[in-house]
Amino acid sequence: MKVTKAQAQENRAHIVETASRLFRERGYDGVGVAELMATAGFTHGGFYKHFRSKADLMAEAAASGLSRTAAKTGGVNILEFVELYVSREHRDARSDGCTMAALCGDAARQPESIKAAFANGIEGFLAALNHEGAALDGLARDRQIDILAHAIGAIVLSRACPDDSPLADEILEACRTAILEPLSSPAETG
Amino acid sequence: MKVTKAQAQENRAHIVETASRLFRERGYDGVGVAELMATAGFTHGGFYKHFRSKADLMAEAAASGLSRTAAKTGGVNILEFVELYVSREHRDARSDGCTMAALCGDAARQPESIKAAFANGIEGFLAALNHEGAALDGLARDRQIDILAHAIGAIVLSRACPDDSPLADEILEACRTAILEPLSSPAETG
DNA sequence: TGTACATCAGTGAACGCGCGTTCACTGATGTAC
DNA sequence: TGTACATCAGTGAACGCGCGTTCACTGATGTAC
Repeated sequence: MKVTKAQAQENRAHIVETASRLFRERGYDGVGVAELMATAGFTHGGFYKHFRSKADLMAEAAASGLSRTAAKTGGVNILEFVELYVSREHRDARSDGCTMAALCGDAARQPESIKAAFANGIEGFLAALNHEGAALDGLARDRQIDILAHAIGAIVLSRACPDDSPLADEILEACRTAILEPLSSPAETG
Repeated sequence: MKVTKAQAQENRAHIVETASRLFRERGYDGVGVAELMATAGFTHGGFYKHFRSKADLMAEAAASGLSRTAAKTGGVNILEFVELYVSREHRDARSDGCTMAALCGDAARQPESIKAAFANGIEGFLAALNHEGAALDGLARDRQIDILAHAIGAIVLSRACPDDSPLADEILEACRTAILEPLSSPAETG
């Protein structure tokens, strides 16, 4: 049963988005093509009408997820960003959360195409938080990069602790405080 | 062919250490029981004479790797620690590097037993860097936790970028500078 | 506008393969006498 | 100390299973006339 070109394109985008969510939740190796297609509402055979391989989809899903995160946080100021990002809610909502925090460990072991998507995503993220009035606007690039890595470190380390463990929350609170502290002193924001 | 009790214990420890290295290099899903045993110098059938399951080994390898990292960095001061940890050498030597940085993303999706090993490892790491003259000695616990998460964030984000990409190095340099900066002002070390 | 045919997104069975795990077996070690 | 037997670490074939991928097929869409 063929489908209109518009519908096929829509289906493809839906598969990419489903993949992005599932990968963030369970990692690249934790999601199979068959399960992914079933979750998206299709059978697995059609997968290769849209993508050349699972690795190709992984790169595309990474790019999609990264740009989505950038879009979501593009309009907030730095205080809001840190509160949103370094939070229990973000830590506990992996499939809705930041692709960098969820998959950077996996990306490190993947082919260069996926690492390239990550690097592009990081640059896009910095750009989104760097325009007039946005979260990182006015900070030096080094400081922007540092805040991002710092916030990601808080999430990934907190997620490695048992659910509801005090340490998991301590990590978030310690990092949230430490990231915000220098930002309130004007000397740092040159 | 049976083996002396002492030899069997030694073999077991060797399997755990081999696993710890391989897991750090390629992740929990990236290493199979057969390959792991072959690398350690055995056939795969004997695995279950030592461990009840691969998951059991994963927890034990995590604990072993984490305590090894703590032991390695237990004797250095804070400046040395940051220089060693937030470095290209550490980023590029995954199988010899910190278990937290290599596997916290994987641990987040594993059973509670592995997350518990991680939380214990983090506490042990803080303790090792917290005695007289060691890296984090004299800092408040929140500051210690923050520095660890910050340093881990630098490594995991840098590793997600393509090999030899400028961004990967920028991340390390930005974080190394930012972590060290407040430590040089005495007001922070109370 | 109506008809004939090519296209191709989606289906579902099948492929080889490697996974974690089990199992009967081996033979040196450890133990009982 | 020497002999007979139990133990059990290590071997390697085999298990069922799910993986990524291929393929012949379907049938509505898109196109040519």
